[in-house]
Amino acid sequence: MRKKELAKTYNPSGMEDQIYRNWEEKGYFHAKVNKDKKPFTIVMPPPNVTGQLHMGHALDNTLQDILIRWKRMQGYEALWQPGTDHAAISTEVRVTNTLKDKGIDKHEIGREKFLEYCWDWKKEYGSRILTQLKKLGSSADWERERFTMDEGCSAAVEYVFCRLYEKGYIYKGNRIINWCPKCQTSLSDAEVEHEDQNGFFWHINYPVVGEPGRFVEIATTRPETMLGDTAVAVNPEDERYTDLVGKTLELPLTGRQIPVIADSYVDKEFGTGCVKITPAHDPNDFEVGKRHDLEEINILNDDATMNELCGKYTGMDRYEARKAIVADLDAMGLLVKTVPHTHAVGTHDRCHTTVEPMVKPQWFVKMDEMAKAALEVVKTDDLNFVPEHFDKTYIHWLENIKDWCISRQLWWGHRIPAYYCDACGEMVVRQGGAPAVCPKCGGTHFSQDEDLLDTWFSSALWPFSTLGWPEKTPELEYFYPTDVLVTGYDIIFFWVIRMVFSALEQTGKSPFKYVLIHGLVRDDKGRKMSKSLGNGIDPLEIIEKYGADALRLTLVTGNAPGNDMRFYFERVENSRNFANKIWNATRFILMNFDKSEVPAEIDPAQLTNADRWILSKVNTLAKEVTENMDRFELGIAVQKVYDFFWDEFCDWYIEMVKPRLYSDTDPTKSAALWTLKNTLVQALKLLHPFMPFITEALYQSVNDTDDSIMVSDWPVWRQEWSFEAEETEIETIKDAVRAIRAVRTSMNVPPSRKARVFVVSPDEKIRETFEKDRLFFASLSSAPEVIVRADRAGIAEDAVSTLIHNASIFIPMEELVDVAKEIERLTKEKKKLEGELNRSRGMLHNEKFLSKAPASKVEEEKAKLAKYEQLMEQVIERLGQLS
RNA sequence: GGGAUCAUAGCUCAGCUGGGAGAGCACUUGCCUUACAAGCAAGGGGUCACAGGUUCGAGCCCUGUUGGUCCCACCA
Repeated sequence: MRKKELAKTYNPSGMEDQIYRNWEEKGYFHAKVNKDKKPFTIVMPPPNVTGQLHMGHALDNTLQDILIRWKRMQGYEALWQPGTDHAAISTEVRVTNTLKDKGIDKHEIGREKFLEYCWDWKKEYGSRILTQLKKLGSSADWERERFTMDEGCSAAVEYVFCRLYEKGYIYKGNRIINWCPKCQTSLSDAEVEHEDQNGFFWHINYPVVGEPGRFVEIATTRPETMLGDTAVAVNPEDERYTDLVGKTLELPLTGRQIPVIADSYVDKEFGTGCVKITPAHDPNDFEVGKRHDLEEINILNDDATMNELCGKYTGMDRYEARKAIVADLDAMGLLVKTVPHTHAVGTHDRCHTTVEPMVKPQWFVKMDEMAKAALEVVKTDDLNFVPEHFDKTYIHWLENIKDWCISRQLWWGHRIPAYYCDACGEMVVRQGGAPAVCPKCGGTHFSQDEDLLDTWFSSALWPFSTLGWPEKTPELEYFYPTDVLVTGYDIIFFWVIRMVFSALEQTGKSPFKYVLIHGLVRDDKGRKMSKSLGNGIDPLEIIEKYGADALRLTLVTGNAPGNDMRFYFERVENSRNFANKIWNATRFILMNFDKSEVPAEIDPAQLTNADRWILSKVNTLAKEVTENMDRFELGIAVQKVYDFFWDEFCDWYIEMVKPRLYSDTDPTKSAALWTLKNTLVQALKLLHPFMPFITEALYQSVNDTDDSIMVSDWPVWRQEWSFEAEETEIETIKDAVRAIRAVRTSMNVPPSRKARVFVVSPDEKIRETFEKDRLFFASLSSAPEVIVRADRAGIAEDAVSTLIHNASIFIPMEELVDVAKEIERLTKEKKKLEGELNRSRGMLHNEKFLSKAPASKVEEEKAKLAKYEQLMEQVIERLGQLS
């Protein structure tokens, strides 16, 4: 009785959890410093603590798990470092809303109390997503789970902040930033999305002071900001306005007087060529204002209502004020015209509220120096994008990078380690809390900066902070820098770039050698999966219904790195069908193992050509799969395993060996059993990174063991298992069989009928193969006459007569052939061969090809040509006979 | 405005450095053959977007055109 019995049908539910528990108990996921092995490290992009597993996670983590499992089998000490991100704004919004539902207002309860609620939330939901990742089969080292706000990561954040501050790379400044009026916080440029909105161009006349009746016509999309205008600018080279420069205008509705200035920023061709300058509410105007030393007049409150400087408009919402101001200008006769106009408006990527450029005191990271280092490293082998072209996106962003606004007006996250003396206001930036004594006035009471750090500031340190940095831990020493980072292209700017420059600055090394970029998982119509569309597909439901293996296979098959993919249920079904296929193939093999003893070793001399063929095939497969995985072509790699398993192994080899297995006297029976087992185990291993659960179940059954496939050795190509001659031979026979079947089908021969077939082959070896592998020809008289026998796959049940394509086999049985059809077929065949001959002759007459191509290729081509010529002769002869 | 990327079978997509057009699904036909009908076998279907060029040879390289997608960007 075997230890591991297989159920009659493949049923993933239940089985997967049990297998996963076993792996976890055995500690297979845990990686430790081991000087005898080479390390291989992947750091998991930390999902948000508030997150729920979606298809993006499923894809991202499947790819990582494949790489980790593969490297682990290859003998590396493979660490997959997991954890979660506190996701400042995202979590804060979530918790705020939950509280609101309970009638609790965040501002009423205050910062401390609010944070308590956040931590409660984290405790309750923080590990939910990690549990979900386990359902997927993720073999991360859960013992090393980290959180961006845990002690170590927080210490790293403070350390980096202070270091950068001391170096002058972090500064506090009063600059224009993106402000979300709904979330009431500043945002980095990366968090702002631009979307086209339909609006208007309002042309407004500003009266020239001292010249009654003269006006300057400006055009604006945001008339309400005119209350904050402090100049009007024209291009210095615009002849139309040269005399205006230096004059003074009266700003309508306010009566304020503002100058006309000249600045090359103004495009002469656009609008009226005169631009109102509002330094406090437009990034460009801000720059112009700096150049011309203009006053910055803030006219907005934090919630984007008009502030107390706005006279009768005070308290109005920005859009309300816009309407009112336009109406008033119109009444005053200063509105020249209104022109429809679409323009890009910045919105907050989380809440889609239109952001408001505002001047506020914020903290910034100076980017120029660090960007330079990050640009350099991508030119070296220390940092590579897969696919390569994403380095262009990376470079383009870095070359145009602006200083990074890192302060946020939120509560949940890392607070800025800056302290202000209550007595004199002196600022001290330091680690480990407020100083005891003010260095300036000796005061002893301090208040910490109210602001938080951008959530990406801490995730930028993730590849090394999780390994204990800035302490010099053995883990850091051993596992860092990491090998691969797997992430979507949508996150290059937010995260990848910031990790690279942070790592270079802090550790002097690129944080990872490869960045494997994947695309988005879209719905079956090609749309992004989103909550608002309600078109999201829950990976957990798929796992429940089809199994994690099927989901994983679906996500990785037929998808090239960096490309988006569409999610089809039909494809999941196909994956599930494949799982069922290998399940049943294994069941079949086990049935035969139960009937006869499988030899532990085999004398190679006992192997038939079919055995050698499949062993050689799986040997080659190991090489091809490994090569493709080395190039991160996981889709191609798994496709090759799939094709091998289903087509070569199941549809051909297993069918071929059946006569040998069913015989009690066949001397090659044990060779067949041995080959079945050996090939199956190899294939299961190659498939394991992609479909971990089912391969584990089958592996343990076939080997009748509790040993796990996940710690078995990855197959490697070996010369001694490469049988080229047998490979071509069996391929020839497959062609022959296919041709026989085709003719049989075309002649509509009933399956029950048996007949004789005569095989004429000049090639003795092929006759021999037919004889040894009695799949198609069970009872064999001496060549050239053989009897074909029916078998269960419906192979060659009848006598047919055909010239077999691509093979030197000739089966004359004219009486069974429809002559007209045969002539038609042969004519087609002849045309095809002519093409082949031309191609082949062309190549062999080409000097470049002859001199440059490897000798083996030339030989191969010569052999092909000879074969084509021979076939051509036969076709012509046969055609002659028939007509 | 700048950049990236794509165009291959009815649909969704593979096709590595140029050397005999592929998969899944769908479709047609025949099979419930004792591993599997979630299966087996046979088949139909493609001037590889268009126009040039390089080459003995181009789906692949070069130039241009058309059409789509995405990213970045301050044109008020």
